[in-house]
Amino acid sequence: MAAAISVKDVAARAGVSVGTVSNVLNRPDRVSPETRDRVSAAIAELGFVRNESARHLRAGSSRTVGLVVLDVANPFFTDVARGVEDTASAAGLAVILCNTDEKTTKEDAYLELLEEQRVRGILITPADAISDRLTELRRRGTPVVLLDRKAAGRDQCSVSVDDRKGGDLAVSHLLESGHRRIAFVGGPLSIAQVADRLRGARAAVKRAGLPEAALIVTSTLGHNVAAGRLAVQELVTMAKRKAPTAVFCANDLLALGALQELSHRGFRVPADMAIVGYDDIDFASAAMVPLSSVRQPRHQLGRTAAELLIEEADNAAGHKHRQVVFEPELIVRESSTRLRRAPR
Amino acid sequence: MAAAISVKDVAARAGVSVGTVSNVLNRPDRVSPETRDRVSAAIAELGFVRNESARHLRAGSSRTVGLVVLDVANPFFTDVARGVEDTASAAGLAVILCNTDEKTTKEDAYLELLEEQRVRGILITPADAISDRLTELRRRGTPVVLLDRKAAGRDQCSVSVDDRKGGDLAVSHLLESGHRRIAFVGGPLSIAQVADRLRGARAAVKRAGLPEAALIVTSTLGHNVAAGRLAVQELVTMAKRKAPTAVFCANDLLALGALQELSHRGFRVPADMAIVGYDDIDFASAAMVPLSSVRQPRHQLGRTAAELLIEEADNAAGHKHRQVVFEPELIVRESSTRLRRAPR
DNA sequence: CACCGATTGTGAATCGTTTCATTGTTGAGC
DNA sequence: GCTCAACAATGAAACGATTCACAATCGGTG
Repeated sequence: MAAAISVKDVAARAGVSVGTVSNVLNRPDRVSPETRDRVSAAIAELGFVRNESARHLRAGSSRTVGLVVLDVANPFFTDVARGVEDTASAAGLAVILCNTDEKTTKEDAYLELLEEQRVRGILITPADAISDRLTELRRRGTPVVLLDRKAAGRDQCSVSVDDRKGGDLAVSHLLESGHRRIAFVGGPLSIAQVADRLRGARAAVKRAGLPEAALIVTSTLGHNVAAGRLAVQELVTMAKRKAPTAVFCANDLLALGALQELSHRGFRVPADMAIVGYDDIDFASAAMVPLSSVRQPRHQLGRTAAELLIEEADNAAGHKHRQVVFEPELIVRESSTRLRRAPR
Repeated sequence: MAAAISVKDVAARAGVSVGTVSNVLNRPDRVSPETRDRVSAAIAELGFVRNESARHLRAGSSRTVGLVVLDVANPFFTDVARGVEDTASAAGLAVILCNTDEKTTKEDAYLELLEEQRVRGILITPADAISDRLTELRRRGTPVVLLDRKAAGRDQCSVSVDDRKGGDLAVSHLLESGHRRIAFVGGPLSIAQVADRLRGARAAVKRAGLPEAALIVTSTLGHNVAAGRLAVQELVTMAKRKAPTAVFCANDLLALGALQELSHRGFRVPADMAIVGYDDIDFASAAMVPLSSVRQPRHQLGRTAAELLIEEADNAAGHKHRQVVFEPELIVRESSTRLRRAPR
């Protein structure tokens, strides 16, 4: 491995001072054309590459932002991540993507790492309540924007979607289709989005004048396909007259799992069991039975969050915190449509 | 924003020298228990957080690795990424995930950024041929492991899956099922994996004693759902006696797109058109028509690549380059099974 | 011809951490 | 009581880039 090339080597090669090399790099207009060419040539010949660590040690902050999500394998988050990346890279910032698997221990470890890196700011979907570390980190001056989660107060930026409304939309739709016993699948409820979707679901049930028990809450331990299958296994063992005729899943991965398990067991969707998912990921419409789902503006969520973060990072003093809330939209597909022919 | 706390502040508060603070941080056994406690207390009180830039400026290399993939929204890559992350985080390394969208310009920009960050090493699925920048970067001492692409020589580590074999498996299966005109969908062919899968497909056709024309090659401009839909639109306009009866897609996103478009146009799968995909992503089995696909050990691909990278980074001198090649496996599902009842 | 301002280039100080040669302290062993 | 080793702690140098006050050079002007 060749020894690393520094500005000093470039300066020696070009026969100028290190200050001049730095000027060529950062304010080329202050350097005469001949010198500039000589330095550029030296840079090319030696294969000099700037050392960001040194740069930012001096400058104070780095050119990276942290993006902390619950699950990178969930298409919802990859779409959000692309939105973040688009905006960040346009501003010359790199994104460090961190995956917590909904675990506070992993979240904590990543936050420590990001703060040590002196990232320009952090976009985070918290796995649980706002942790002490996150509060401290913010107090110490790292901008933080909450992603897919509304800030409690006005002292912080957040970008979210109205999850209560989303839950309401989904369950109202199922109620209108004639369902009277509906299962809610999702969890743990410590995740704010899930709790809000459930709250919306409850509101819809209440408004319809039905008893609370009309909503059967099944808590899962994650939001992936496997958890969806598991949840359904539980539901189908219920006594016929108490069993739900529809499921509302807190995200599409759960819904796809539910769909798989139901088909596997010979249930027809939606005749025997209707399904509504959440997120409207691309795969929802391509599923075995095209999935009804609550759509969120995923890409825009990421873009907006990154914009707010950059705004705050570039101008901490003049920055005014904003809480942006997008509206969800129900997309009805086959998995929840009443069939013309009578069921069974 | 409070001024950043440095070791100097901690030292002052604890009434020791900066060297001692550093020792508490890095070699606590060299410091007497009382001093250690005093320093630890000062760290906690002031909320001191190490500055990684400064650390690594001194140390020379950082605690991050770069992971450069073609498309983060593709579940294949997110699964690979999880494998990488598992191994990296166990070794105390953070992963910077970069998305090239199969564009060499984006790849180039990210490589520059990663080198400036002085990452410990880079895992990359190149968007095209090995770029000059990548070669230079390696020459200058950054370890690079090729991911999902076999190294041409023995002078570099790589982890890949036998794509030729995968293509062969897929097309052989279709030929055995009686198909005589098969479309290959994927591209651009500058991506090595795609070219290899096509090569395997050609080999299968040849072995079956069929003319080359039995394989209809449709080149796409990407490997997503939209490109799959587009490709099919082209195929279905072909004259009946020349049109294919089966499609082999270079990945599952294309296959899902093909499936969507075919259903949309009233074609039955597999009766009117059989489909085989590639990657066997989780959504393949949950598709409208469960998708036959060539499975790759995605998670292990990532894990192994990260292991090789760490091995090389930790011991450049004693490191022996290896080219690991995994075997693909064909998973047959409904989208390509011969139906018992006669078609049409 | 002395002086001025503009234009280029210089080099030392700086960022925060780690490292290492050195100093200061203790206590054991003779 | 002296020496020596072991242990603690110190503080200055170093990492590499940037910045900034300053010096050098030049053409033009009064």
